[in-house]
Amino acid sequence: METGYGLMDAVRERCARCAGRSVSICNVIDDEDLPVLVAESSRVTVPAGRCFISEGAPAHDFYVLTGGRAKLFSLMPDGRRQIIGFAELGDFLGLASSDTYAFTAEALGDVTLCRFPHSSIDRLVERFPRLRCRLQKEASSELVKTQARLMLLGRKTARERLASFLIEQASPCCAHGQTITDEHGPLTLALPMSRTDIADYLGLTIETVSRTFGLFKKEGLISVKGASAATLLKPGRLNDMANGIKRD
Amino acid sequence: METGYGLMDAVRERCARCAGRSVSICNVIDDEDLPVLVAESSRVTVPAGRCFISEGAPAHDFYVLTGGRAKLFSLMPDGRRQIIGFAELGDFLGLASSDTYAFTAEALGDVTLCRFPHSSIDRLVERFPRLRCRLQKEASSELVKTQARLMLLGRKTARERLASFLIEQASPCCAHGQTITDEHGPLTLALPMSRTDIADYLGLTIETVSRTFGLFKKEGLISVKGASAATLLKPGRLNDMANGIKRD
DNA sequence: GAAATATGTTGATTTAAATCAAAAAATGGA
DNA sequence: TCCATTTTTTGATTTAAATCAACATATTTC
Repeated sequence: METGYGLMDAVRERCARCAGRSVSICNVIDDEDLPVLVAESSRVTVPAGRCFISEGAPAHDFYVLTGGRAKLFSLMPDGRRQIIGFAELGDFLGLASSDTYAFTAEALGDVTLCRFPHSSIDRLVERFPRLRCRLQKEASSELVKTQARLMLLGRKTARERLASFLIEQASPCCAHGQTITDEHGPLTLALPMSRTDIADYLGLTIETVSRTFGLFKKEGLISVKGASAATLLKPGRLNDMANGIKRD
Repeated sequence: METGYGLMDAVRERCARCAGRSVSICNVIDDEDLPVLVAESSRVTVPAGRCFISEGAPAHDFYVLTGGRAKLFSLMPDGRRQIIGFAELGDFLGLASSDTYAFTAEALGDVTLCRFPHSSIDRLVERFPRLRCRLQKEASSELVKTQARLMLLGRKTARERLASFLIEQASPCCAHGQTITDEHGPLTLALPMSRTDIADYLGLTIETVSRTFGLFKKEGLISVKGASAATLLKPGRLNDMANGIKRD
C-alpha cells in the first residue's frame, strides 16, 4: 500500500501520531524536535495480565502509557494487596525515590507504552529544560492525587469510597476541574478492572464492593450493564456522597 | 556583644547557619550563592497551634521547615480529619497541582520556616538549574512515601499501623535505608503529637491507638514515659510487624 | 453448545475497630 | 500547691465491614 513515506519516516512519525502526545509529558516538546524523542524512546506492547514494572526490582526505565490501562499495586508478604492507582493514557510511570520500583504495574487489557531509560530522560531534560519542569508538575500532581486517597482510605465509609471511585472514573471524560452535578448525567463509564481490583483500590473486600454496587442500583444512583460498565444516573448526588456532603 | 559582623552580615548568614541547610532543597546551592537564597526568601516563625498553610487557599508560597515540627491534614465537611503527614527539619511544603493548597499545615510546637514566593522559586530555578532537579526528587520521594501510606491505611491492622508509625518516627534518627533490627534498640523517641493526631494519621480512633500502645507495653515491645515519649525495646520485632512479617 | 472454570452476587455470622461512657493522668493557670 | 481543664486510659457495647458459605452469572475451553 502506498503511504507516501518509508519505514524510517513511519518510525519518526511514532510520536507525532501517538495518542498520548497532547496529554503526556511529551506535550512540552515541539513537533520539530520529535525525532529526538523517537530516538531516545522505544515502543513496548504488553499483553493483558503481564507485569511491566515489578515492585522492588531495579528501576532502569520510565514509561509513558500510550494505550490501554494498567493497575499499579503493592503487596504484603501474606498476599494482602493495595492498588495504588489505575494508569491511563498519558500517565508517566516509574518515578522512584530509591533505585528500585515502589510498585508493580500490570496491564489491565493490552497496553502500549513508550519506554525511556533513565539515561535518555537525563539527555532529554538536558536538551529540553522545560521537560524537567513538566516532570516536576507530573510528580506534584500525582502527589496531590495520592494525598486525596489517604482521606479516602483513612476516613471514608464504603459508600463514600465507591462513590469517590465512580466519580474519579467519570472525571477524565467529563469534568475539567469543574464540579460534577446531576445535570452532567447520565454518564456511562467502562470499568475494565475486576471487582477484586476495585476492592483492593478502595481498601475493601469484593463482597462489600458488590453489596455497595447493589445498594446504589437499588437507590437509583447508578445502573449497571454486566459487571464492567456502569451508568451514573445521579452524578451530582454521587459526587456529594464522595465528598461527605449530606443532602436532605 | 561583639559578634564580628553587623546586621546585614547576620542576615546574609541566615542560610549558612540554618539547621535545614544540608537536608533541605537548599543543599544544591553552593555556599557562595547563599546571598541569593537569602534575598529570595524570608524567615517566618509560627507559634504552636497556628496554621501557616490552609487547605483550599490560594497557593502563593513554598516553605522549607527549618525548626520544630508541623502536622499536615485535610478535613471533610463533618469534621473527619486525615493527617497527611508530619513535617520535620528540611521538609519542602506547598507543592500543589492546582492554584490552591491541598492541605492545612499547623505548627505542632513553635516552628520556624523559610518562605519562598512562587516567583522566587521561579527565579532561583532559572539561576540554579540543579534546583529544579532537586525539587523533582523531593516531589518523587514524597510521592513514594505517600504511596506506602496507602497500604497502611487500606490494608494494615491497627497493630501494624502503630508499629509502622513507631518505626517511621524512629527512622530519621537511626536507619539510613538499612533495615531496623532488635540490635538497634532500645530506641527512645519523642512523640510531640497528641493521641488524636496519631489516630488521625493512622486512620484509627484515639481509643484504639491508646489500647494498642497498652498492648505493646504489656508485650514488652515498648516502654512509655508520659504520653509523649516512647522507647522501642524490640525495634526489629516492631519493624517486622509493621511490614506484616509473622515471627514464630 | 455443554462442561469447566472463573468471577460476581447474596445471605448468615463473626470480628476488629468504632462508639459510648467513666475513670485516671497529665497539664496549666491562679 | 491546688483546682479546673484537657488529654489519655480503660471498660462495656455496638456496628460497619470482614469472613464464611452458597449460589448465580459470565467466560473459557473443548
